[in-house]
Amino acid sequence: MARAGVTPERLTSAAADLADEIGFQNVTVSALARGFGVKPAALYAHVKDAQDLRFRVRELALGELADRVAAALAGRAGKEALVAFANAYRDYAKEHPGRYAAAQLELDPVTAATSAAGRHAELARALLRGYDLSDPDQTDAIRLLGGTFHGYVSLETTGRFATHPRSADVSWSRALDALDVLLRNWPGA
Amino acid sequence: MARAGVTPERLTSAAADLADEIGFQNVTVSALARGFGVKPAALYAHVKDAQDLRFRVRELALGELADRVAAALAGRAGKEALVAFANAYRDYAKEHPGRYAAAQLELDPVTAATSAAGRHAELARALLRGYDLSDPDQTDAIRLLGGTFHGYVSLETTGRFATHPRSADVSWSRALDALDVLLRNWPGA
DNA sequence: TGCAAATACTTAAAGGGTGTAAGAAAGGTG
DNA sequence: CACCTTTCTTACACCCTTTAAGTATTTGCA
Repeated sequence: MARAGVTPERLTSAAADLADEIGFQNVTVSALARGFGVKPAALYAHVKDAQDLRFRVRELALGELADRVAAALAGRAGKEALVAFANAYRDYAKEHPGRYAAAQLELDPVTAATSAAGRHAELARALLRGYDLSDPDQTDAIRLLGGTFHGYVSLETTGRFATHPRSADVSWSRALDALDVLLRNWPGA
Repeated sequence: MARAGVTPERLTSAAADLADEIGFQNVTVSALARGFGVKPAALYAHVKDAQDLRFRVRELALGELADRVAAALAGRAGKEALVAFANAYRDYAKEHPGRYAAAQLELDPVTAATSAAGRHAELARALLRGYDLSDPDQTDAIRLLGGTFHGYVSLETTGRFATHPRSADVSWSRALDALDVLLRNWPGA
């Protein structure tokens, strides 16, 4: 009965990997336990329950995504920064569909404050420093951008663009052109 | 042992209602059977399996949403049409969170053709008739709009805007102003 | 080093969900 | 009314979640 060396971190990481492989919905405590060569009940010593595990994966994904966006944003401004931000976001979602799905789990106001989601807001504001926008326009623009990035990727991955022959990559690129124009000509109240 | 009068349509409708109440994720064949006063196994005479049931709810939701958008769009053009389209979309998502979640289920290319999703594409093109856009710009604009509508609602309902005091309604309204400006000044290739 | 305390894991079991197969009951039809 | 079809139930196999109690392993401290 050798020990498997399970920790909350390894469990979370394994759950994230499994999610990318088989889909976040299909990640179960049982499947995870099998991966560690351990009985399902053993995992409850490291993680409160299945929901706790899901939230840990959400946090992992949000953190990784923030890291990528931060790296992409470094040293760039204006449209270059916009494109780098957007592509970092979309690429992550495509490379890690399971993690990305976890990142979309509901976030209650209490945990939202301490979550890596806060870093995303900061990064978005950093992006907008290259454009001439001050609050509350900045907040509105961030919400529009965030919505567009997430929504586009979401529709794309659920097959909404597959009916039309137009390349989703090209449309994406043109959407970024459009958003750049929009940010430089944001309509005043 | 009186008959419960279960049909695929009633089942789908009940599943949709239940989804709006308790969340689409929590809709089970068992819970549905309880609602009809019937044993779970009985439902498999009307529906292939749980996945089939989910897809039926998806189709119901897509159809209802298309109906609403079509009604909102009737007799309107330009920005008025844009706002009506967008609000019909967002209002539906808020009134029917469970149905809306079902509408986001993956859509394979084969069923996408026959699905009510096709009507959404047509409606989006109708909306853009009030703006001076021809293909492929029109397709790109549709994808951007669709992404933005869905993404904004998605972020809003998952609590992403709750950390900031700015009203999500006001940001939404300003986003529509911005999109109107964008559509009237769509950047050429 | 040795042994007690803490930790990791197993077994056992209850409870719920999915889905198939076989049979009973209800409804329609000639 | 007898028959056939459809609807529903019972029974069962299987999987997942989670708790409780017990066993094994490791840690750390005297």
